[in-house]
Amino acid sequence: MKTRDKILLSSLELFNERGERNVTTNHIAAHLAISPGNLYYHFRNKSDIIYEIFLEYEKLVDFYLDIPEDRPLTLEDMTFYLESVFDGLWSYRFFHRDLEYLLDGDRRLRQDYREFTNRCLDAISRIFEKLAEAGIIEPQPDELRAAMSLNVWLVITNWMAFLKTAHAGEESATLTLTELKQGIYQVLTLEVPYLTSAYRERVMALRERYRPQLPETAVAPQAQTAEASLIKN
Amino acid sequence: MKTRDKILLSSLELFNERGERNVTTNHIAAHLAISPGNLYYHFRNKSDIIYEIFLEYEKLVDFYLDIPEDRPLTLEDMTFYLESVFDGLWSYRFFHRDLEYLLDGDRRLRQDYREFTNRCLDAISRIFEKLAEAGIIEPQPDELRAAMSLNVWLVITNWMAFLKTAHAGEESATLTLTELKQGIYQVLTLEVPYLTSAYRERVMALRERYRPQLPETAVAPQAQTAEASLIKN
DNA sequence: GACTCACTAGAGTATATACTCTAATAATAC
DNA sequence: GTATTATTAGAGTATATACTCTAGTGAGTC
Repeated sequence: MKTRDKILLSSLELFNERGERNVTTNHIAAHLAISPGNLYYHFRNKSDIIYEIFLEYEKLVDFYLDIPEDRPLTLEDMTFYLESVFDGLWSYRFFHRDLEYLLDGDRRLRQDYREFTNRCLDAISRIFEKLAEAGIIEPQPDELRAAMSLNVWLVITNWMAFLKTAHAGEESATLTLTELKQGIYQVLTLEVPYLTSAYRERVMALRERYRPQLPETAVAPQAQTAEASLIKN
Repeated sequence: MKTRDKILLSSLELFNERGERNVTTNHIAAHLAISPGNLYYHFRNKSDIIYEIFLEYEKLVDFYLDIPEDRPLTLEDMTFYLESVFDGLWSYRFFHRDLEYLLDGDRRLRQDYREFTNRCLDAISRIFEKLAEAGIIEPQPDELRAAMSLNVWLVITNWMAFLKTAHAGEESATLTLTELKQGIYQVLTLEVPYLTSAYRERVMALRERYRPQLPETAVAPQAQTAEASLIKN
C-alpha cells in the first residue's frame, strides 16, 4: 500500500479514535513510523488530509443513497438506506464531531459539505415520496415532507453525539456500532404516525429490532415517572 | 463588576463569537486588559471557566423548564418553553458546538451534563404528557412519547449546528437569533401528526410564524423537484 | 555508469498555548 | 496606623503544534 493511502487510513483511524482535535500530524507520522517530513511530502497540510477523507465519505454516502427511479421502494430498500447511512456515520465518525471547526478552516470543504447536505436532504425527501407511492407511508404535502426530511437528517447526524455525551457511562470511549444503529429506532419513530395501516405492523416490528436493549435511563425512561428518573441519576 | 464575573462574561462572549477552540486564556485576558496571571488567580484553568459557564446555562434552562403540576398546559406555555429553550441555546451557543471535546476533558462537566440531559428529556416528556391532558395532542404510549421526546431534543440541540454548516452562505459567522428560532418550526413539525382536530388549526398557524422566510434551498425545497434543487446547487 | 525522480528521514523552527512565579498594590480588619 | 488579605501585573516557562529544509535513498532508464 502506498504511503499516501496509509496516511489517509491512519489519519481516519486516529481521528475516529481520539477526535481530530487530539490528533496532530506528528501523531499520525509516529503512528505510521514515518517522518513528519514524509507526511508533508504527500499532503500540504492537515486540512488537505481531512478534505480527502471527506471526499471518500461523500462518495460512499452518495453511492448508497442512489435512489432507483424505475421501480417502487420496498421496506427492504428503506432498511438498506438506514443501515448504510449509519455504517457511513460510523466509519467516518470523527467528521461530524468537529464539523464546525473543520468547515471554518477550509473553504472548499465548507462549500462541498453544503452541497453534500443538500443532496442528502433531497435523497431523504425522495425516499419519503417513493415510500408514499409504495403505500408504506401516507403521502404528505411537499412542505411537510421537506421539514420531515430535515428532521430525519438532524436525528441521524446528531444521534452519535447524543450517545457520546448523554448516554455514555462514566468514561466515554466505549461506543459500538450496535448502539449507533439504535439511531434507526429514532428515525423510524419519526415515521410512526405516517405509516399506512397496511404496513404499520411490519414497520413497527422492524423498528422493534433496533430498540435499545437495556433499560437506559437516558434513552428510554419508558414507564418511569420524572421523579423516579431524577432519583436514579 | 467583579473581575471574576467579567472573566466569565468575556469568556462566554468570545467563546460564542469565535468558538471555544479558537479562544485562549491569553485572549480572554487581553480582551479584558488584565494580565494572564490575574485570570489564573480567579480560575485554576480554562476548564473551570467553562464549567462555571455551564452551571449558569444549566440554571437558566432548569428555571425555564419548570413545569407547573397544579394546572394544565396551554399553547402559550408551549410557546414559552420553545422560545426560552432557543433563547438559552443562543446565549450559550458555544457550548453545544464543542460539547464532546469539553466533556472529554472534564469529568464533573461530563457527569453534570448527563444529568442535565436527562432532566431535559424528562421535562420534554412531561410537557407532551400535559399537552395530551390538555387535549392539544393525542395521548401516546409511554414508549413512543419517550422516543419522541428524544427526537425533539436531538432536533433542538442540533439545529444550530445545521444552520452554521449547511445553511450558511459562503462565509459563516452571520447567524441571527431569528434564524435560530426557525428551529421551533422544526420542533412543531414533529408534533403535527399528533395534533387534535380541536387544536390543529391554531398550532399550524403558530408553526407558520416560525417558517423560514426566504425560500432556502437547504431548509425548505418546497415545491421544487430533487433535480431542480441539484441543478441550483 | 550517469541520470532522473518519486519518495523518505530527521533535525529544526516559529509560533502558540496553558499555566506559573514573584513582587507589588489596593482594600479591609483591628 | 499596622497587619492581613484579596487582588493584580507582567515577565517567564515548558510543552506542543503545524510545518520546513536539507540531504539523501533506491528503483528504474538509457
